[in-house]
Amino acid sequence: MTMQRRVILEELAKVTSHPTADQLYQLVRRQLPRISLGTVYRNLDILSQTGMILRLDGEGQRRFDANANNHYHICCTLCGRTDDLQMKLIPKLEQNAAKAGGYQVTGHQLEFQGICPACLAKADSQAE
Amino acid sequence: MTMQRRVILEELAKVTSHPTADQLYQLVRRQLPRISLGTVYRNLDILSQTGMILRLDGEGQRRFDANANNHYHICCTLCGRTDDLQMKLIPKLEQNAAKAGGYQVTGHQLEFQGICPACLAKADSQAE
DNA sequence: TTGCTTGCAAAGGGTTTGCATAGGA
DNA sequence: TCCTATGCAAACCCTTTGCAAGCAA
Repeated sequence: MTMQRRVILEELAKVTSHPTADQLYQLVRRQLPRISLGTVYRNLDILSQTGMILRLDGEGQRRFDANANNHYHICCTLCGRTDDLQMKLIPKLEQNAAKAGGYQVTGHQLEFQGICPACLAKADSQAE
Repeated sequence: MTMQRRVILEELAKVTSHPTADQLYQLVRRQLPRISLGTVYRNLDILSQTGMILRLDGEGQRRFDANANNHYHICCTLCGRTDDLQMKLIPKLEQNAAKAGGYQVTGHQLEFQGICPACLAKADSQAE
């Protein structure tokens, strides 16, 4: 756990948004001005492989989440904003999938698409 | 609906795999040797925007599915193979998400990760 | 020293885009 | 003719990688 890795993890944990690698790079740079984007990518890779953070591979740019517990996300199709959902996990989901597909199931991701409150408001005001 | 778009749609419908844009390009080229990758991308874009096909934005390369009905997928983390799952859709999922997130929910994607039968067999034989 | 991590910069690879041309209404 | 879609190639952008230098054990 190097200084760089620690700061990356801390900054990711601070924000509730789900930043892209580049956004996180900008945040981390305020503390470590000489850090490189490559290092950010490398550490995000390691952290997600060890299960300390979550990697969100939706459409567009990859995003990261310091909350590694399995939970679901919703992503705004207009602005790209991604939020956590306070929703119960669906029980027995992976067992069912294993039964249906013959795979050895190791995980799952559930992502909703929609329009976030801010974009809804914007669309409303423009419609007037 | 141009000739190109028709052939792209037909070829996509023929295969049960979920090809990448490039794989589909190879297939389509057998019938339209002068078609370009750009055209394939452009048409896949249009087709998915109009809801005629599905766009799968998991990790790695984008994949496409001629079956636009909502259904779930499982993707092999070793070889990238993607299969449909014969699984009941989860009822009221989007209503629950809307309640939990304040978004206007327009859709969702559920994707499982796992190891496909072929890769399981390969891993087994190598372990011996 | 030894081995891993960094910073830097270049390469990589999938996807998008500009533009002149072709084809259909 | 007018307009849209195409082929071609270049541009784009995010991500990965090679390598020499740095740091810790």
